[in-house]
Amino acid sequence: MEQDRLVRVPVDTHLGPFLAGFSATGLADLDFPGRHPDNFNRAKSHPLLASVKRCLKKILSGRQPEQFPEMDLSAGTPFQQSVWQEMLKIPMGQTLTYGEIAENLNNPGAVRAVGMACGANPIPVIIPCHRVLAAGGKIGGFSSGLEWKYQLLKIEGLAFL
DNA sequence: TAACATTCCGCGC
DNA sequence: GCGCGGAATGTTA
Repeated sequence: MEQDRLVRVPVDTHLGPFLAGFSATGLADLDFPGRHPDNFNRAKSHPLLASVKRCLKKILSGRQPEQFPEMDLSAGTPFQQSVWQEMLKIPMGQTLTYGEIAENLNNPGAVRAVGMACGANPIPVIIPCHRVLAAGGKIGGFSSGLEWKYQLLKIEGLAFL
């Protein structure tokens, strides 16, 4: 497995332990509580851990983080990276549709592809893929489990149904 | 080439 | 209005 190069460190939150994966460059991966891989390179700490933890806790308590930890997005294709950058611009409590993201990228036809890029996002929560909804106020999908998407939106003060 | 976390349009209820 | 089916669409492995 190629993600053996990642150093994994648990990040405790009031929602349970997330698992951060660091490459040499920065934060490269984040897993929800209960969805951790079986085998991984566990470490007890990391230089970027404090930064990640601070950022994560801000978001999980419904507040906009003042800055993001260093991230390693090199795992994604150029298109995916531009989609992720676009999502990072979405402020706390605000949402876009897959279509709007595609338009922001001057690629209005790539709606479907934007959906794929969201699913390929290695760092959920910090890269707010949960703030991307389908057209017509529909919820869309979420690869780590739709419950998380609802949960995160609720934390940000957005009610559904 | 076959997926897809989409969207739009046209039905039938 | 809502739901379902089908088609068009860009990117990816």
